[in-house]
Amino acid sequence: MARPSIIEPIPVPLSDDELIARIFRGLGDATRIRMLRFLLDGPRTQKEIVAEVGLSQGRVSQHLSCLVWCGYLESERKGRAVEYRISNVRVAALLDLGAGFLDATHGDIGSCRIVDGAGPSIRE
Amino acid sequence: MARPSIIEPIPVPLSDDELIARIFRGLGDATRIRMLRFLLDGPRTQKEIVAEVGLSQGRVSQHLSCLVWCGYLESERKGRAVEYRISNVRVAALLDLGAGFLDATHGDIGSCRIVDGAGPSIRE
DNA sequence: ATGTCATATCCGCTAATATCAATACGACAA
DNA sequence: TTGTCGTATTGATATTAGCGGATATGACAT
Repeated sequence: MARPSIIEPIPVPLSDDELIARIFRGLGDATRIRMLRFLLDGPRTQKEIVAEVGLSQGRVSQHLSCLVWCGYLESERKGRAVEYRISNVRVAALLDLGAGFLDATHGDIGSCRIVDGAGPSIRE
Repeated sequence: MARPSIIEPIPVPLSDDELIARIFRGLGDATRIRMLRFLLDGPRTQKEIVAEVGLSQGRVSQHLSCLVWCGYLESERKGRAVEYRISNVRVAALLDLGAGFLDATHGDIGSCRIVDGAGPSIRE
């Protein structure tokens, strides 16, 4: 399947810093991380992914579009369904590095406000 | 120097997915990427970093606090100044992987809305 | 053609977070 | 102690991006 059409290419020149930041921002959401880790086990249809993560179908579709567009996933139509799969080994490498970092920082990142704000960014 | 006091540890249990996402979210900002890449050349004081990135001093201080707290940087008081430096080799590894990903995706990420929104997230 | 399943898109809302300006704080010098 | 430099924090504001729900679209079966 081609890339989702919600996204139109925008001819705005972005700095290398901005582009690299976007690479990481694509991974900066717990839902997307969960999806990616789920898909490390093998390809799944959107419906299966919706069941796994428990969010609304529309929201899951958006997240998946993002992940495909950003190069983390590939998608392929299979009849009415669309199957998603990890696009390449770099994805697993990134996730591993992230997890390694997590260990090294003893979870302190859990209390970082990243960055500002009037109060803690973590509320219950 | 100890960790910046703007941040208080918050005893909220976070999922692994959330924690890993935060690792990447810490890298998901062009300013922080720019700072990290600048510091790959060697330690610098906050004043030098402010001059490099061109943002307000307060904002730079916040970004640096985030980067320290999240484990990307270490800081040390040197008289009135505070020197920042890359904390470990994983940082460079992550930045390299991100850059590699950028090449592999041909910059398409520049036009991803990540994720939703009423319009393009990139405006001039 | 019509109905149904699976996915994509849009709308309104809210929370998160980037930013500057202003101000407070800490270390050192005179 | 007083002044200054460098850094940390707060306040106000704007943008970004997450979310569910409603609706549109595409594929396939009847």
